[in-house]
Amino acid sequence: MSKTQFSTKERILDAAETLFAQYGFGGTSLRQVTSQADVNIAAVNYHFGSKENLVNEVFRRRMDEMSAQRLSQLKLAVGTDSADLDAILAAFVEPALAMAQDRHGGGAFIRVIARAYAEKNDGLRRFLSEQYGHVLREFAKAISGCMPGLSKGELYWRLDFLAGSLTYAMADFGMIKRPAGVSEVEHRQHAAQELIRFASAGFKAGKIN
Amino acid sequence: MSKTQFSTKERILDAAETLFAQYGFGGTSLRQVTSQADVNIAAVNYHFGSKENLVNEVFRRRMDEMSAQRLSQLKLAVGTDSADLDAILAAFVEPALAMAQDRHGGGAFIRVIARAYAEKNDGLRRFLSEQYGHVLREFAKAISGCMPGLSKGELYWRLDFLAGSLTYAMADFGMIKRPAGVSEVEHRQHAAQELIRFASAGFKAGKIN
DNA sequence: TGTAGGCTCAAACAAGCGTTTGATTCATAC
DNA sequence: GTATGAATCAAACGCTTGTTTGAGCCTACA
Repeated sequence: MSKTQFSTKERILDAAETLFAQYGFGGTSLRQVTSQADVNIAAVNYHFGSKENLVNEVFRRRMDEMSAQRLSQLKLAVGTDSADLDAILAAFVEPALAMAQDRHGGGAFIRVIARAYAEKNDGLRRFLSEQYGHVLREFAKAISGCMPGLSKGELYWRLDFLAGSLTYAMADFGMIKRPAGVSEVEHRQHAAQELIRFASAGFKAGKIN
Repeated sequence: MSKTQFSTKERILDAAETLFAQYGFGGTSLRQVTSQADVNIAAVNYHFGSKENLVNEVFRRRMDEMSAQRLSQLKLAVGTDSADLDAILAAFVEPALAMAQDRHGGGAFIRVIARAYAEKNDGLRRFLSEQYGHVLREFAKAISGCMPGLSKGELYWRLDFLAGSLTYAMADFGMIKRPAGVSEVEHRQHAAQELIRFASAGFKAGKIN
């Protein structure tokens, strides 16, 4: 069934992503992964070399796509008119949202990101910063362009707050629980919309009020 | 030296807090803890019963104090005049700040909190929610009182965003790195001030603009 | 048909984990 | 001075971890 439809490598990646999201990297054993993937334990080291490499591959698979989407949406937002902050924020938030509500395991990945920040994996954090830091820098430039009065310090602090809020909200930390009658998709869409309003006002603090 | 000045129990708690912040709960072994505390490995189970109990005690020791400070500062903020949002936010943010810059390991604790949210420890999250959920509810009530137009949904979303930003920023995730010439105390004070401005504007989104 | 080589498998490896044991130290109280 | 009980200790417990092994399967090409 699923065993014939997807390769061993893919099945391992899917299982790892789900379990990492649920129990963390250190908290997930390779035996859990291979058992859920219905695969022999030795397959991980055969296909990925080590657990650490598996973690990196889980990241690369999703993160490349999300970063590309963020950057292309950003280009659109900056290209059309000179300075719509909300559009820039949407370019940052919505690919995360889209990933979260993607079928086939994307939802788990958002929580994996949250974990990556929390587990001071160091190796992993350096990997993330080196590999995807330029994305954040692009957004900083764009926001700076549409809010000329904002000092560099303020800009970077607020980007950190945005990233924190996004991570926190998307990972279902916090007190907000999805109401019974609302689908997960609607719930996340609502979250993104609320976050953009909140952050947009936050970025403008001191400029308008 | 320190071995005579502090009890075995205290030394274990201090070492555990520091190491939990650095490597996470699962990522820290009791042998690391007892080695750093300069204590026999059996002392943990003698004084705390189990590793899980140790984790809970690390939390309780700091969290009780922080919650008490938050609530007392909130009482002051609400008592003086009817509706200063910034003062309420400060009552939420500053005890975390104070804890973070407390000598004797408090700084590590902020990162421990961040980890607690990220590691879906479930047992720990339930413990936190049951034990300290009322604090958040008090703040929700206070903010609601000073912003009558805010819907319950908006209110709780924004509280989540605030908590996310605070956790993220205080834990030194994110891109902001403390500049060389700035002390850690100044750095965190600056962070708190920036966060209050950002969140205050965020909470007012749609009300003033 | 024969033979490579990619892949999977059960089994074992050393190392590290949280926890327990039973002896020993040491201050306090009779 | 001796008995009591809390505190500490080295050592070992059973178990799980990531990783490795070597034999076997199974497809593909000659």
